[in-house]
Amino acid sequence: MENANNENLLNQKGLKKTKIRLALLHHFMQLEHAQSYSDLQAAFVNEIDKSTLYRNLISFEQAGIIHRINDHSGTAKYALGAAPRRGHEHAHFVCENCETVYCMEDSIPLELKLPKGFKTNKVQTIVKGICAKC
Amino acid sequence: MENANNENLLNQKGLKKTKIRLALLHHFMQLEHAQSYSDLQAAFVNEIDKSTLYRNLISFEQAGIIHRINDHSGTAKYALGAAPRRGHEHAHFVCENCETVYCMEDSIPLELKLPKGFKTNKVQTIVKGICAKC
DNA sequence: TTTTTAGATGCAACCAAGTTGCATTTGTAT
DNA sequence: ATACAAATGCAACTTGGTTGCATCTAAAAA
Repeated sequence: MENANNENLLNQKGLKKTKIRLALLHHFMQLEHAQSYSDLQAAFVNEIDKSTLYRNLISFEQAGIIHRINDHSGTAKYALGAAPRRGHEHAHFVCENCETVYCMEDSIPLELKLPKGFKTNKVQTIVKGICAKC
Repeated sequence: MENANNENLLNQKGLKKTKIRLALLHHFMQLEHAQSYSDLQAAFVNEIDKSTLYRNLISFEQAGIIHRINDHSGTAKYALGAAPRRGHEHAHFVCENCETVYCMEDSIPLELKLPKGFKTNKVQTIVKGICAKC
């Protein structure tokens, strides 16, 4: 049943439903927090090629299935859900202990004073601290 | 006179005042916005070795002369000034047109609702938009 | 001023993240 | 069943950044 949902999702987005994509999507569905490339590579050892994985992350991101998070670690992470739109940005929480990245659901009420001539387009916030599990 | 200031700064921080460090410091002093490694490499072509430049960026950062900025481009940038302390974080503005990174002086008044068990330590904000020059 | 030495530099080799070109395979429409 | 576009795997490459080691230099001690 959820399998059917996955397939529909890929269809809707105009993506071919390959074994790899279904596995990847299923994997994301099961996880509550963001995954780095190396997390994913580890989860699919010798199952998915490097370039295939990167290309699928790009496809999924463009399709709005996942969004890319930059948590200041230097490497990107990915989590389920489309990229937040203007006014609906959500913060990302990075645990300083276990390095897990969570998406915070509440949108951030943000008022920023910018110098003259600067126009805000989007606001991205990283919160660092200790998560509930640590 | 400003040269003397630079030398004093390096002395104060316990760093030897080498030609390279003085040049690098002078360079940062002249700039109003953040520099990536490749910006700096380009500014000092064949003058500073890769590892020397990276090591000096680390030294300067540890000494509180510059601070590192992650603007979600995937590569670090550096700007004059110590890293902001808790409660005094400043936002960084990234121009979507020219990619220039600016430090916004005002500290951000930030109230975040986090789920139970999560403890905030620091907040880092990137604002994307169009800068005054573009 | 010369000597000493800790720290700074340059070089080469290395690692990880991410990208690209190309031949092959697979999903899907006909 | 076939044909085409899109997806995959492989290898080679680029870029950002780090490390070990020999050499050099700033600055303190003699």
